[in-house]
Amino acid sequence: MKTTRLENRRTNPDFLNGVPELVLLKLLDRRPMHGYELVRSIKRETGDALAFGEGCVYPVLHKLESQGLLESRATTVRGRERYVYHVTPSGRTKLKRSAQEWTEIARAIQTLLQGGNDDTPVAST
Amino acid sequence: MKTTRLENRRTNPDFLNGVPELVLLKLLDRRPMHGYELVRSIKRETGDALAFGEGCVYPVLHKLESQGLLESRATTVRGRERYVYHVTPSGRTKLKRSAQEWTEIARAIQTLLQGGNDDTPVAST
DNA sequence: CCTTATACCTGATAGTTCTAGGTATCACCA
DNA sequence: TGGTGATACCTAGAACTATCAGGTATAAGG
Repeated sequence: MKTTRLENRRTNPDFLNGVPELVLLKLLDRRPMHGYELVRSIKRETGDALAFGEGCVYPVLHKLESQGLLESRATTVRGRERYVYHVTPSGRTKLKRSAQEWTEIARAIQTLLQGGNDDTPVAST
Repeated sequence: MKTTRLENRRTNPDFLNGVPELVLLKLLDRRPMHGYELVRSIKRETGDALAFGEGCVYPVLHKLESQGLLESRATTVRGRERYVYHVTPSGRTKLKRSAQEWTEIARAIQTLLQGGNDDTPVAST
């Protein structure tokens, strides 16, 4: 349970990894869903750019719930159990922060990638 | 050595993780550098948005060299050894492909994040 | 001579994601 | 009645990354 403070982090946040977490939070913030539905939703909504399997989605759901960022309601539809997850207030806070950090990092990388070979006279050592 | 074909991949590429690899290739494509210089360069050029330590950079450099994507030249400056890395032609090819995939994924995520709560009537099962 | 900065490197650990399984219910069809 | 496929959930094990925390060695400055 790393204390992820923006100020005193000396390392990169989890955003190079934590993309599934971010995506789940965002999709569930749009509308509550159950796990199986999420798996298909991710593929559909990203045009197959992202495809997280069940083995990725379910553990993340459980982790987020245990952290109080998600809550689930068990419903039984046609004999099948469904756990419909929705974002809690603190989950929404987390989502906002995460989305912002992701955007920041993505922009930094994008800027790097777009810059051609530079001839900026860097006073190297 | 997974065969990372765009067509028949059923999973996500390494880009959720392989950011250091991408960044190193890009920076070295701009101008050859040695490892220690890279570490500082990443922080500086991304405005501290990214900060990969030596423990991350050196292994990646070695991996990329062993894959023929980088080559190094040993030089001795003021008694200190330096291994200056530069990108090979196949490294440049890899860089282009990687950068493109990253952009694609980043755009997909960004689109997700920007979309507000949607009311699209999804004919849910 | 001792500390700091440069420059390189690695081992152990922690964390994430993927693969590949597993269970159970229902709908459909023969 | 029995089989198959879709739905819906779950987990263990493996693989991979990146970090942390160390290590070596040279040169410069006090």
